[in-house]
Parts: sequence; C-alpha cells; structure tokens
Amino acid sequence: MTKPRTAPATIEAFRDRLAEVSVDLPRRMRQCADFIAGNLDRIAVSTVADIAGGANVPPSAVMRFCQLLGFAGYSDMQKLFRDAYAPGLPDYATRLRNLKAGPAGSPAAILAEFVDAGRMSLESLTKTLDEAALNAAVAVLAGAGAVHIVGRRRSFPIAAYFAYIFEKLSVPAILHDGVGQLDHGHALRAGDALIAITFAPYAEETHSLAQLARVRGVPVVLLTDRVTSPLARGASAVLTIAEVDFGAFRAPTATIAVAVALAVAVAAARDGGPE
Amino acid sequence: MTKPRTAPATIEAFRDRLAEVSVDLPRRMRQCADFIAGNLDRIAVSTVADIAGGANVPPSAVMRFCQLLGFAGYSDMQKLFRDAYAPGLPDYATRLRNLKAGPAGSPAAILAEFVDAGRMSLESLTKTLDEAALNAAVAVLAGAGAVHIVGRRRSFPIAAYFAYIFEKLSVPAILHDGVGQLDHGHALRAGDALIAITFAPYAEETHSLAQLARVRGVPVVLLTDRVTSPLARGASAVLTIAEVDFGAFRAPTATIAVAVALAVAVAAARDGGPE
DNA sequence: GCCGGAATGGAATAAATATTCCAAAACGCA
DNA sequence: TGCGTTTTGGAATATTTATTCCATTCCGGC
Repeated sequence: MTKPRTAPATIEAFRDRLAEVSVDLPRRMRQCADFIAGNLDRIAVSTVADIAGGANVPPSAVMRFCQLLGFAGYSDMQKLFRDAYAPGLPDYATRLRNLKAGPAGSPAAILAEFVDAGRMSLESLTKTLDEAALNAAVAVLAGAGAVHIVGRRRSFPIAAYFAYIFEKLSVPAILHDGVGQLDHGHALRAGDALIAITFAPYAEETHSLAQLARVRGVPVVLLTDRVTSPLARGASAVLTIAEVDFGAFRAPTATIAVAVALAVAVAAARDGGPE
Repeated sequence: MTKPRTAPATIEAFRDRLAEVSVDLPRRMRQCADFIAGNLDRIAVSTVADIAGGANVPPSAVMRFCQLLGFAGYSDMQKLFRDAYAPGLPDYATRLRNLKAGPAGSPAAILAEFVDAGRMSLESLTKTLDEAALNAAVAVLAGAGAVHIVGRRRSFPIAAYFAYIFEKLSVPAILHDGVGQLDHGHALRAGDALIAITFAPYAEETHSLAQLARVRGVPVVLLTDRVTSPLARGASAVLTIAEVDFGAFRAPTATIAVAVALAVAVAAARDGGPE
C-alpha cells in the first residue's frame, strides 16, 4: 500500500489521483477525500485547520491525506492550487455573467442559465410561499396514517423524491406510480392523506386520484403552479410554487426544496407529538 | 496626513481607498500602491514577501502601506480578499450546529434552510463543475443512438427527470427503473450511451449496469457526488456535483440543474449536427 | 552645510501555521 | 479472546510568515 507516488502536477491530475486513491480508504481519510473533493476551489485560500475543520478531522489527518496523494505536505499541495489560482471568478454575479457570455449555446452557458433560473426560483419561493398553507399541510400530513403520493410526467420525479425521503424518515408512504396501469385507488383509506403534485399541463391521473380521495374523505395536500389549478378546490392545503423558466424549460428547483422541507417538517411533527 | 481610517469592507471600497490614498505618496509607498493595484487578484494567495518582492520594496514597507489603507496589517487586508473569494462557509457551519442543538424549527424555518442550502449548491456548482467534463458528456450523448438512464433510491428522481426531458425533446431515451426486477441489460446496444446517476450510499444496481455498459463498449456519463465514487473509473465523463446538505438531508438542487442543462445541450447538439 | 521631521531597511520578535511523532484506540484475524 | 497491524488524536516541535522597532538615510528649509 505504500506507494512512493509523485505528486500531481495539474488540477486535472489531482482529480484523477483523488479518484484513484479513493477506492479504499479508512474512515478519516475518506472524510478528507470527500471534503476536499467538494471544496477544491477553497484549498488555495484555506489553512490546514480550515480543511480539517470542514472535514471534521484533526489537522494531522489532513496532513496524512496530503502525503497519501503524493505531496510532501499540505503546503506542497496548496502550492498547486495557488499557482493555478486564476480568479476570473470574483463573485457569483460576475462568474455567472462570464459563463453566460461564453459561446452561445455551449453547455456551460446553458447550465449557467439554469443555475440562474434555479436561484431566482428559490429566492421568489421564500417571498411567495404561503406560510399558513405550509403549516396546514404539515398538520394534515403529520396526523395522517399513511401518506399517499401522486404525480405524473413532469411531477413524477418530485413524487418519487417524496417517496424516497419519507421512506428514509420512516414515514409510511405509498407512491402511486401507475406501473401496469394499476390504480391502487383502494389503498386510500380513511385517516390517510394524499400529496398531489401537478403542474400545467395537468395530468389526468393525478386529477382523478385526488377526486377519489375527496370522495373518501381523505385530505389532499396540493403542490401546483397556480391557485387556479383544477385541483385547488377541495384541497386541504394548496402550496403554489412558481418556477422561473429558461426558454421552454422549467426545472423543478423550488419544488424540490418545498418537498424536502415538507417531508422533514412532517417527520419531525410525527416524532415530536402526533396530533 | 495621519488619518485614523477605518478599513474598507468590500473590494469596491478597497479600490476607492487605493485611489484616494494615491494622490500623494512617498516613493516606496507609491511602488506598493502601484503593484497592489495591478495585482489585486493575487493578494488572496500571496504572502507579504511575495508582494514586497513584486513591488521591489522591503516587507516592512508593505506592512506600512496596509496600515496606511486602514488595515491592522497585511493579514487583515488579505482576509478581505479571501473572504470575497470563499464566502459563506463558516457562517453556514455555525448555523447548522445551532440548529442541530436546538429543537426542530417551524416548517417555514426548515424551508428557509433548504432554500439556502439549494442556493449555495447552485453557486458552488458554477465554481466547481468541470467544464471539460460537461462538454465531453454532451459529445458522448449527442453521438449516441439511444440514451439509457439509470439511478436508484435518491438518484431515481433525477433519472426520471432525465427521462421526462429527453422524451419532451424527442431524444430516444430508456429509463432503467427496475420495475419487476427486470434488468433490460440487453437493451444496451453498441452505439448507445448510458447516464448513470449515483450518490452515496451507492446503489448496487446502478453499479452493475454501468459495468455491463463498460463491457459492451457503451460509454458511460456519470453524475455523482464525489470523484471518489466507485464508478468514476472507466466512465467517459464524470460530472461531480457537490450538494450542500442541511442536517442529514441533501436536496438534489444542483443535480437537477445539471440534468436539465445537459439534456437541453444534448438535444441542441443532436439537432444541430449529429456526429 | 546644518537641523528637524519624514521615510526607509533590515534585524529582532511575535504569531500563525504546518508538520512530526508517539501513545492510545480500533481493527482484523486466528 | 489475544495478538499484530493499522489508524487515530493530540501534544510537541519546526517552519514559515507577519509585525514591530529602531538606527540610519533622505530631503526640504534655513
């Protein structure tokens, strides 16, 4: 295991070495690898203590890790990043402008647009989301037996994400994914609740399941784009989420944030004190 | 001339102060001013000796100059530039620690945290994403017959989202969702490409499909959280996406942005001129 | 050319930071 | 469970880097 490696000479080589070395590492070394991998840009301006703090390891672990990568020590590694330090990236706004200014239609320029759209969506979310509706939604879901989730097409990834987090948080959840055209409508039972996610153009299946829920007295929490959504009437809580689009595309950035926050709040409420 | 000035708090203010102070200076101080003005960007990664060397003055002259600008010393001045480059990190860590210590907050507070984490993820994305890897990914996918997509658990929503956008954009795409434990491994054919999405803890099914792809000579584009990911070796393009987490939770905000940008760029490249 | 105050260089010191080392803990294995 | 090996944390040390201080030089006015 003792490889008298020579140190990477470029950032690219550094990334490669990091990947290569990371296949099998003890706990602390892995923490170092993970943190460093995610914070390459900060190495040039950080001290050993900064890195160690970020990775939650003692400084000596960071030193060991540097040596494991082939450097003489931290300073040696930092030198690589300081030399390569080209702050064409002063602050976020400028960086973004530079990216967008690149060759029109280049992947990086497109990405910059979506990043920007996402950031705007998140910003407007905190301003526009109805806090009372959010609280109501949490209350409904915290008091429910099982949580049902429905969302199709564009909303399906969100529905799937809900299902994943609820599962992680040990909240009983059923994803109505429509596999095999099986409806599972009868799985909706008194005492349960339904999260319906639908964005224009509104999927029919979501609509019909929500109606079924209403008939059965199962409360519906709705995530949608407009208050005028066809499902809004009769829902126990309506969370309207406006996503900023880029061209014809609208990434569900803000919706994801609402989903995870809602799920975590619900799980906390259920643990804390079930109403 | 002795002005008990307060130090500039922003880079902008620093520039102003520099100009203001420069109207009338002794020889050595002028040298410092000139060199620093022309090398603002290197201050964050330079030592006093570096600056002094560059300006052809002794270190003590640089110290004096820093104080003349209103800073306590060189370190104080450097801090301004380092903070401007790597904003936010310590503050965020502190906030998180506070939250973990305290009781679960209100739903709106939780949402605010996730919104914040999402914004930070997006910002860091513009800094850390490897543009060359992004271009490589687009090239691989644009040249492919069909695009296969695999992602499980936490990555499944992303995979589903990819499938949705590709469908919208008329790019032939197959989502390997594992329904009924059917593998569809044989659907991977020469000339196709695979998008594998995997985040720690890495799902086994994703791993095995990626390996199968490699065996068949099908190029793999990997979206993952760390270069240390087990699949990184052997992939044609690795896009590492560091998501800022909040508590134990990590919303795929930045990943969504990469997904939509990648899909749009691929669709554009296929329309424009298929290789 | 002499005087006083500002400016300067460099040596001395202080502070921060990196690095090593070793005893203790954790781990894998028989 | 006991034994050898690896990993770990932290205290001790080395090194680098910032900062101060003061003797010397420079410069303008008399």
